Amino acid sequence: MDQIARTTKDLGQTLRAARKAKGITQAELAARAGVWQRTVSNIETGASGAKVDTIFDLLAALDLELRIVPRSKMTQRDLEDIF
Amino acid sequence: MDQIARTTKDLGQTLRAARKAKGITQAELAARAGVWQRTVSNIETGASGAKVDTIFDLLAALDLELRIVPRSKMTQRDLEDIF
DNA sequence: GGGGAAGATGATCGGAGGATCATATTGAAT
DNA sequence: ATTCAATATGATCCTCCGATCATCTTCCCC
Repeated sequence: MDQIARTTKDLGQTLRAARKAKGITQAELAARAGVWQRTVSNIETGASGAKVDTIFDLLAALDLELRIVPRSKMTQRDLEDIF
Repeated sequence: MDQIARTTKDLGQTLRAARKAKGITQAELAARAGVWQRTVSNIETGASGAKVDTIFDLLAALDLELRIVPRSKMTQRDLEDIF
């Protein structure tokens, strides 16, 4: 199931899910990415319009990458909302 | 052909390609996204570690979205470099 | 080669994020 | 319920982006 992000909030949720899937803590992810636990928390909570570089650092530490794709007409969530 | 981004430079190049594919100028994209031509130029050139919110604004204006996926072992470019 | 549109870039300013200290609060495990 | 780890958050400082003015350079077209 692909994770789609159109907002910082989406991105934060996705990052959190990915981190938990790997079974590591915010502090550990922060250490790997070279940022602060505070920053990871902020981003996961969607509180901040973070900097792109920071996001890429986190993605790399999680072995993730971005694919830029055309917007799908229907997202998984749309479907879930309907049915 | 999917566009993969692991760095701000990748992202800038992808955004520029997408914009040109739509045949619009930086100024027009900027207007649609509610930012400045200066900002679009900065991001496309990869000069700035832009803010995530700005990126999402541009993506929306280009009808694009992000998919967060596991890193592929081999990227398209890797293959091109080999063959 | 001349001309005009498109993109790059200089400078200043204000706002907001990340670094960095800290503590509070939540959540899970026993 | 107690406890300890994990996460959220307060406060300050500094840096850097985006906003906003501008001009300069590039490039394409005739």
